[in-house]
Amino acid sequence: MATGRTHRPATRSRGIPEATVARLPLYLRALTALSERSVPTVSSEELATAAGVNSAKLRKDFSYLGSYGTRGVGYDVEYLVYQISRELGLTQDWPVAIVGIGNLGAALANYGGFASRGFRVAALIDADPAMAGTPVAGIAVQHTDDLDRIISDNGVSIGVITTPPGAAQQVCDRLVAAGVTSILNFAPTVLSVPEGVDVRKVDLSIELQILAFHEQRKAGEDAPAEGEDPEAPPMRATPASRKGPDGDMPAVMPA
Amino acid sequence: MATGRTHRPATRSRGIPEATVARLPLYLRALTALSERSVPTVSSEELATAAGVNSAKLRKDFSYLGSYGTRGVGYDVEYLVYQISRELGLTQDWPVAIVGIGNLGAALANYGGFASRGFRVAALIDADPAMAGTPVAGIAVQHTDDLDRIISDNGVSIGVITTPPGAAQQVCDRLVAAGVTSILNFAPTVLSVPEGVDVRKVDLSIELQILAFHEQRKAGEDAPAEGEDPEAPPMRATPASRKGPDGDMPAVMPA
DNA sequence: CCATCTTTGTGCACGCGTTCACAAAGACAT
DNA sequence: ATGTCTTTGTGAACGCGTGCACAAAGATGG
Ligand SMILES: NC(=O)c1ccc[n+]([C@@H]2O[C@H](COP(=O)([O-])OP(=O)(O)OC[C@H]3O[C@@H](n4cnc5c(N)ncnc54)[C@H](O)[C@@H]3O)[C@@H](O)[C@H]2O)c1
Ligand SMILES: NC(=O)c1ccc[n+]([C@@H]2O[C@H](COP(=O)([O-])OP(=O)(O)OC[C@H]3O[C@@H](n4cnc5c(N)ncnc54)[C@H](O)[C@@H]3O)[C@@H](O)[C@H]2O)c1
Repeated sequence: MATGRTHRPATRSRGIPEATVARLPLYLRALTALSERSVPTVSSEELATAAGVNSAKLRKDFSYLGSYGTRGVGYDVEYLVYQISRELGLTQDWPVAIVGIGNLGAALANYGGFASRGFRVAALIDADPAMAGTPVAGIAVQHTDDLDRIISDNGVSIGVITTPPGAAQQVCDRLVAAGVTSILNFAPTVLSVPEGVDVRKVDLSIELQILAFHEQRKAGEDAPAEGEDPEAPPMRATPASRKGPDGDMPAVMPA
Repeated sequence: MATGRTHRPATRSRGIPEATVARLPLYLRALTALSERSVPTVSSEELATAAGVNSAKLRKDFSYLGSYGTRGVGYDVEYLVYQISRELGLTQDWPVAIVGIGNLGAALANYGGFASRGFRVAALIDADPAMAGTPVAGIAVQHTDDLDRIISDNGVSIGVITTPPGAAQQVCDRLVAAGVTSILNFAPTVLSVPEGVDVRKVDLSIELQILAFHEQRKAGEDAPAEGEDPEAPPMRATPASRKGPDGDMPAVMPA
């Protein structure tokens, strides 16, 4: 789960648990598919299977929104689509700005699934002067110098960061200063933001490393032979005897 | 958290909690940065700040790996980098195959941060015959027909799916049949896989919807006026009276 | 109007994850 | 050696999330 919040100890928003909020889009997707097939109602069991979750969990999730089901029948698909959309704030339009139009930024800009749910790419911003004016996905890239004005003019409150990691914090600060209060960060960096600003991160590298961990464990189970002893490290830099593995360089340790 | 597992009720692998595993890459990144600055040791407090987590949590996380710190001093950076890398299985090479070389797949293939941690793009696979042979990021795209052989020949156990959602399950099945046991899915689809196969998903749309939820809540707090009454829905399709909002089409509800 | 059957909504228990707080361990100075 | 000071490692408490299991609600048929 490339999912992460920044600070705020899991505040329960309007009584809806964070874990539930994270699943609502999943339900919405399944419900939309049913809606397109003109299915009028669906039981918690069916919908849960489609969304890949436990049916009791689904019912409890929905109970936070209100009693929208009918016992003995199930949930009205259209009505539920509307209620979840409203709860997630998808009945309104969300202008989004993407900063850093490189490989990833351009791919996101070209992504059609963006607009399908009320999210509209309102601006593309890059620091490279050569890119200014170049159209990407039908939108002219604008220069970072105008970031503040671009955000304000378009009423952008959600920003997407796809710059190199070194620039991410600076870009983040500028976005926040310009009025952005939600950030989706693709750069592998820990962003620090003031209270009231939400940050979610998507980190491909972390996902792969988590997979590698389990992959290694699976392989280890198949072949439990060979030095399975978790101790006996090949090299241990005893901190007491020598300061560092590579010479006695004096510590630069900040305060 | 664009993070999600498929089934398996949070098995505690080798005594290391899942939540801890998910944070190890974060620590590793911070430690690598310190290592490059030749910092010999670091305290839990400093490292926790750099990684954006609570210091007690970090110490507890490390305690699952063993007692690698020195009281009064902190942790040896190089040694900890090695231990975490080993625990995550990053001391070995992981050949990865990307299936679906479109906007996103190509961006991932071009991503340098991939190789930095033992992950190597071993193969690019696409169903479009016109793409076969075309080099992307210096690697020739291969056709889906050879998927099975490609996976086997390269010993790929981690697959990345960046196809359209409609093709994702089919591609997943083929990858699993060919021997892949870990899948990173970018398509907005719920994948079903046999026991023993790990799936993690990255879903941009879900992340944005979660941000929108909180964004809406923030806006609502500022302006608590106007019909704040959470009830009084504008339109309610009473399931008892009429079957669907758009006509009396007979239900197609599957069993 | 009553009986039956389906499915919701939720009380409850349990386990995982987080955080506090502190004793013990060790570095370092004297 | 002894004392002080820093920082780890972890016991314990707490809160959140999950899933079971079931009573109540309502649809449906007679
Ligand atoms: N490409 C991927 O598949 C991928 C995957 C995971 C993570 N990431 C991360 O996403 C980020 C972008 O990756 P990429 O491959 O697109 O890199 P890229 O180098 O192709 O693109 C980066 C873009 O950001 C622009 N930029 C640099 N500094 C800027 C600033 N201060 N303000 C505005 N724009 C600035 C550059 O001009 C460039 O166009 C990186 O942090 C990378 O680690 C990328
Ligand atoms: N582009 C984005 O920024 C973005 C963001 C989030 C999610 N996604 C998801 O990622 C996926 C890919 O997005 P995209 O924008 O790159 O789409 P795309 O259409 O640009 O690329 C899809 C590629 O998959 C190939 N393909 C189709 N069927 C295939 C099959 N059966 N086997 C192998 N290859 C097949 C196509 O030939 C094409 O090259 C989609 O599911 C999309 O919803 C994309």
